[in-house]
Amino acid sequence: MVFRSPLELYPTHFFLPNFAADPHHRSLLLASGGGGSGSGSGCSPGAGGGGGGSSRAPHEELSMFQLPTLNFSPEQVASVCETLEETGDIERLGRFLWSLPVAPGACEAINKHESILRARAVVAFHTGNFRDLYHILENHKFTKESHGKLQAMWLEAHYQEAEKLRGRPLGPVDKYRVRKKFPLPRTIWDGEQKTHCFKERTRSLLREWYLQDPYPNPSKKRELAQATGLTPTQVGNWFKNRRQRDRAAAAKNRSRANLEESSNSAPLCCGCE
DNA sequence: TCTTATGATTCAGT
DNA sequence: ACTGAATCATAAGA
Repeated sequence: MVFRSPLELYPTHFFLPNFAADPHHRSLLLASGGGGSGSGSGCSPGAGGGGGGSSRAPHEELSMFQLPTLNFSPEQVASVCETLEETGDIERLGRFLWSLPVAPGACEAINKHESILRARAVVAFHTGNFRDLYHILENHKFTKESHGKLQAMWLEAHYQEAEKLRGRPLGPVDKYRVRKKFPLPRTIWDGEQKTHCFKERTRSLLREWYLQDPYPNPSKKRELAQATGLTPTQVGNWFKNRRQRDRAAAAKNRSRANLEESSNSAPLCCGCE
């Protein structure tokens, strides 16, 4: 993958000088691995190249947007990415990423770092660059710690695209369809399915106990949890849902009975009058 | 695509 | 802490 030049999209005053001028991040860079060669060198085009920036030859100036970060090891870049991502300053993170080298070798070194890849995904998401986002997520294996955030971005990006396509907000079912259409890539998902339905044996056991007592006390719940292999919370949820749905069904039956009664009695009344 | 069933979550009331 | 009500999420069938 090739990084585009920042010149394509960003005005020059958005570039790294801005980043380097911030003493907080300068110290951050220095603290991130020790190779920063003093006072923010490598961040600022004017002072790049590890010291004697002011005496640079004209041809060196041409590559000022690529040269600076070459002074950073991939570990240092990763560290900066992590910090910027944590602080939530995605715009600055984006500017920082735009300044990274475009040489194939450098890209390879950089793409080895999960925090850099994650940062690129975050920036792609926030700038609406969903193609880039999908490409990053689909083509790099991420660790479990990143899964939650990346999954949320994957889904949200697809929701936004679907919403734009339809021209109306998505309901829960619409979102469910989007998720089915664009399943999470295995690079950001361990493949574990959430159980939708308990086993039939478990459910029949729950039903039996429910008929005896729809309000089990905590010790009964624990006992039932043990017998079914569920957690006490799941047992509690099951009973709660069961009661709720029984009440709803009963209410529905009542209203239907009322309706039938009134429709049966209506002709009589009409006949009387 | 809509509907239904079912498990989980959230929130307010007690 | 527990409950009911409302709602969300997921899966499967019509």
